[in-house]
Amino acid sequence: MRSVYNTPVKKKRRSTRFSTASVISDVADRAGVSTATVSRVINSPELVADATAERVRRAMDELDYRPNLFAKGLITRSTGVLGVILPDFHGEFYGALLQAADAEARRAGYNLIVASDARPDSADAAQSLPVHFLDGVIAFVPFPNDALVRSIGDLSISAVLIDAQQELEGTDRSSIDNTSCATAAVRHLVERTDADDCFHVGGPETNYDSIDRAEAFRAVLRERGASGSDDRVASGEFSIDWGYRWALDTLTTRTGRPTAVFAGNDDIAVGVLNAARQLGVACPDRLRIVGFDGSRVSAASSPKLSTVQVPLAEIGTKAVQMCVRHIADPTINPSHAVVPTRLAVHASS
Amino acid sequence: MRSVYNTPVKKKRRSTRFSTASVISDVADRAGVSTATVSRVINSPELVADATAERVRRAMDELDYRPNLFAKGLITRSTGVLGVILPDFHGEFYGALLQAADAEARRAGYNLIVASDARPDSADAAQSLPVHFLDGVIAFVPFPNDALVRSIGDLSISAVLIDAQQELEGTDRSSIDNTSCATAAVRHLVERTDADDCFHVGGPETNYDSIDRAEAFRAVLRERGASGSDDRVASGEFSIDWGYRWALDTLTTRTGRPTAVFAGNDDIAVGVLNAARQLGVACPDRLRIVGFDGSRVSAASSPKLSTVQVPLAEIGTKAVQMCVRHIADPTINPSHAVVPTRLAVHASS
DNA sequence: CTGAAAGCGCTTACAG
DNA sequence: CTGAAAGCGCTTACAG
Repeated sequence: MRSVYNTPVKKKRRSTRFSTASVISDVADRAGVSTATVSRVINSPELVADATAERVRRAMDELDYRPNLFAKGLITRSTGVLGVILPDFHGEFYGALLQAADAEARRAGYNLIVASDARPDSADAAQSLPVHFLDGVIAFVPFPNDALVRSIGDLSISAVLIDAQQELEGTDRSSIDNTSCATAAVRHLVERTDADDCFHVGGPETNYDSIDRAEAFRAVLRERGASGSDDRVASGEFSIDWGYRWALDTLTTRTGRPTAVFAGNDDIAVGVLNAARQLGVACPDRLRIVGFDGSRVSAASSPKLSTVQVPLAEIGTKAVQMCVRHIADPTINPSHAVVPTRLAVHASS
Repeated sequence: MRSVYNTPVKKKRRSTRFSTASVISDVADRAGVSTATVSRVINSPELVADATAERVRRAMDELDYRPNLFAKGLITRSTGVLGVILPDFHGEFYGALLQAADAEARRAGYNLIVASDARPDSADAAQSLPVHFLDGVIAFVPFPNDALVRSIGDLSISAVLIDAQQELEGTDRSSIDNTSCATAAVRHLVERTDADDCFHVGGPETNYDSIDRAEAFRAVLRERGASGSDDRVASGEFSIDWGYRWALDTLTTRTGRPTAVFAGNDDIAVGVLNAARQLGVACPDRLRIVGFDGSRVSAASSPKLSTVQVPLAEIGTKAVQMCVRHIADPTINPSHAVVPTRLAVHASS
């Protein structure tokens, strides 16, 4: 029945049904109640009489009713969805982390979605990410990425930044402890190898992890009194191929050949290992190698790779916990978790 | 100015501003136009006078206006977001695929999000997934999963099912060609190894890929006249650990020892390789091994693993293309893409 | 080229 | 315990 206040009555101007999916008024009609009551059996069942609720539930079942999350979100400003933003999907690095984050999110009553921040051009990150839908966001920022950090700030939703060097007001952060374990790894190498013959084959030059690991390498070499160490540090990418190319080049052409390599990650280390094998350079006898990450490739390599174990699952779990905590109470002070790593010495060094 | 039709005027009952974010009416006020005009400069700028549009754009800038996607989605039923549903996030298998899918989605003007279908209990999949937000969905269904398939059907959005054996009306499908290459791989093994000494160490028993690969193995053995071959087929999981345990057990305790192994995937193969090395069983001299996937661990192993290359990037790209095509024209007949694989023989066999 | 107004499908304070 | 109604922030047919 149209209210008199809505006169003059215009004719309906477009079909309002987009699909056959049923909406709340269908359920209300079928159960013989108002939409308010249907909404209540969904959101506050304790406010509804049992018999009524039962009738509504049956109607919902029969109509296969699913609330429209657009409409719901427009009111409640909440979707129950947490987002993880990755720089890209490549590699296996994020698998274990996402698995743990997903589990923790479910435990807390949220769903987790993952998106990448890889942008083709200069498009606005916040524009390109379905970030309005999120109750909270966990962003990996392993490279300087002002656009991303700024747009997360603009959104003013609960956020935790992983690996970021930037601070963002009111935002939790989580980083892995690169320095201690990189230091331990390099010390382990110089224990039995002349510091002058130790090399660092790192990842991308602008990557925060790369920077920290390279700096730890340089520091240990300085502490051992090695001569100007910067020509023993190479930057490339986190890939098997880069390690392979570096080793093929360096192991064949250099006069002062490396006898120990601290790799920026396990992939690089495996590349070095492969090249050494191909060149007949025995590992660890003539070349000792340590990787970083504790990834599955490190377990698959032979000799088994010494590496720095990064507790990916723990990082994922913690990040979700921080994010959920912040959603529940936005006033608490943001914290900065530093996740410890552990040097695991195996056969390659 | 309240319309007279809305009398009696009630007092405003709750604060309608949730945050400081500006909304379309703020922009309209500032630019001195109606919200309709603001909406038009966003969605159909050709309908707006240049000078007006310029004023509106300036107002949008100054207010840092971002359209509320809930409100927009409620009207347009479209978000520009494609979703990929994975059984879980574990492993590296999906990395290259997602990377390619993401790139293709951007190319087509969509954003890609990824979610997992791992459900703690019997919760409704469609309930637990933010699937109402999606313009299209690409779902991996490597196991029987009626709940997922049914709820995708109920949603009646453009969908492509990967690896699924189930058909779903009006839905595109994409599968890899397990049979040809599994057959080629096993034939390659029995070429120089007695069929009776060939074993298959497979993945999960209910996994569709596992089933196809095991069946191809059995078929080749039958074709070579091997005696009852089912005791040479073991099912486990797609993990290094399972391959390792199987090999440790089988290589030490069996009287008729395997001299060739067709593994369900590369991880399993690497596990077998590790166990063989540990037991002093030389590969490929005394044990020939072939994996499946062409993953990074296969490249890292030594001897380098023979494997069946699965073109992950191509699968991802194709799936997005199919999905986008179906969104653009829902009436076209669904197709079933079978992605070819390729046997790559390396040092392990 | 522009605006007034209806409508998308929900939720919830208010009033029984 | 339940319903009528306003409102969330947009889009778009209609009428200038």
